[in-house]
Amino acid sequence: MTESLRIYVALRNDIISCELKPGASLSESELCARYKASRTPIREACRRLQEEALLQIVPFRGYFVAPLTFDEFRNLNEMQLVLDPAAAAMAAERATEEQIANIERWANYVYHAGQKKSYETFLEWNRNLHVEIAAASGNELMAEMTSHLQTRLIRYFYLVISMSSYGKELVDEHHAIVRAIKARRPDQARDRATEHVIRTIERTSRVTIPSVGYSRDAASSPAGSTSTPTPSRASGGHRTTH
Amino acid sequence: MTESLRIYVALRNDIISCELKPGASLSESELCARYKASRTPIREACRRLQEEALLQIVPFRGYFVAPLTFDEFRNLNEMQLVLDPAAAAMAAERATEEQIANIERWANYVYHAGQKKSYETFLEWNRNLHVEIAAASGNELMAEMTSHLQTRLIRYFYLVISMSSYGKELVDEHHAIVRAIKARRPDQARDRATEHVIRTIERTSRVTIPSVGYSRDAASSPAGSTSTPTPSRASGGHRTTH
DNA sequence: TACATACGATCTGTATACAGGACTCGTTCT
DNA sequence: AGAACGAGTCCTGTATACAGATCGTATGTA
Repeated sequence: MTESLRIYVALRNDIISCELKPGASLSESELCARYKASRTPIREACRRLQEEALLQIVPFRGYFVAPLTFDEFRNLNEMQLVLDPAAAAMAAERATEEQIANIERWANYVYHAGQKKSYETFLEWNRNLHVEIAAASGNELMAEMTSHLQTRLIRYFYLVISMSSYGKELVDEHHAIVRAIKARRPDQARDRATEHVIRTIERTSRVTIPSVGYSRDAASSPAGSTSTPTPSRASGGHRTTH
Repeated sequence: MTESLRIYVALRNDIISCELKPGASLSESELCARYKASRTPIREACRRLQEEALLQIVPFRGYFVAPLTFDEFRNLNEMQLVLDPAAAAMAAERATEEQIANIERWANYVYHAGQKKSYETFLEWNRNLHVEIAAASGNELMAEMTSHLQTRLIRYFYLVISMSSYGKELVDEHHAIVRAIKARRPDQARDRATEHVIRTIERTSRVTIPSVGYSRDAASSPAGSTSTPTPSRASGGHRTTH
């Protein structure tokens, strides 16, 4: 599984960091060349990324980096509004001292406005903070779901690159959540988390979004490549078998 | 993808219905014989089931039907307590008339006490009800997560087969949720859903659990097969990359 | 007899060959 | 000229061959 895992990690990273543009079309042979591997592990990695909704696979047609849509962004935020407060409350009750120490560590990053690299590192720390809190809830599923959510969310933030002016208050909100957890006050942690998510939504809804591979409703996805057939969102989607 | 999909569905069904016992060891060649297929699509289906936590894959060692543990059951219930009320509230606000009609349909199953087949059908309807409500929340992710949760939960119920005496009140609780959604009262829907989950937890915690492949803490999983090496829960688990 | 080691069988991970479907582009008919 | 049709090419899905790893067993030694 080592080869397949290597590709999975590499490809995943390229997608999350938007190195591979949302909506871009990929082929197995391209990926084989890019990651110097055979088709089998490539396919395995891609299937896994499809499960995480980072990649869309259309049978007999090809692979597409999952497009970013307002719809998805809204849904992700909404779920964060459901999960994060619950996780914070649970963490306030159950987090070990070690976990609290980790949480504090991730919350203490301050980034330097205007520096792209610093911004990207901040995004990773932000992600880790949220995941660590979820892990401290003592519920593995909560950790998994939050991790999944943050992975999908981070792509949107990578695209923005203009949160500079909000850095301070964002960090303050993080600290407020951490304080509540450390003080073992579940209700307060829940409230601070709710507040934080809501404000983040407000902040991101104000910024202008560069139209790089950003499609308004799963429609249109040029991304440079010649003739990019846009798969319908439905085809590769989730399976809610009734 | 047709062959791979066929196997995925079949294997998934066999695992969910506990036809393949929790903890059981499988090998690719076994699966090839069982589902009359080649290794490639078999592997693909298995990877997908691993993502759903229904199968554990230990590199170079083999496949194992995910064991049932008290830990996982508790975690699943806890997440249901987070998701279901939120989904019900959202559904009360956004469900279309058609969705409400579907929800009502799934809620109206009454099963005949003592009949195993009827019980199993009831479980499916129960699952569909919860998933349909989540879908009516208007949030795809909510639907996906709930579907995932219900899939993992249903295995535990399949193992119990003794909810006979609780059938009536369970159905009543379902109706209460549906009524609140239909009446477009989010808060009430949330409360009824919360109540329902809590009572379900109480009910299931009272029943005696047959020790068929049921391991108390991911330890020991005989399940008949000779020499079943028990993989550690950590190995195939989630990836919370920090 | 108990333990350590080395060999062999078996199985998974990877690479590659084969088969069938989808898109492209040129031709032909209206 | 424009549209419909069809052959060719490319690509994905599937089957199978090859390589490396793990586990069980047998053998030798203390």
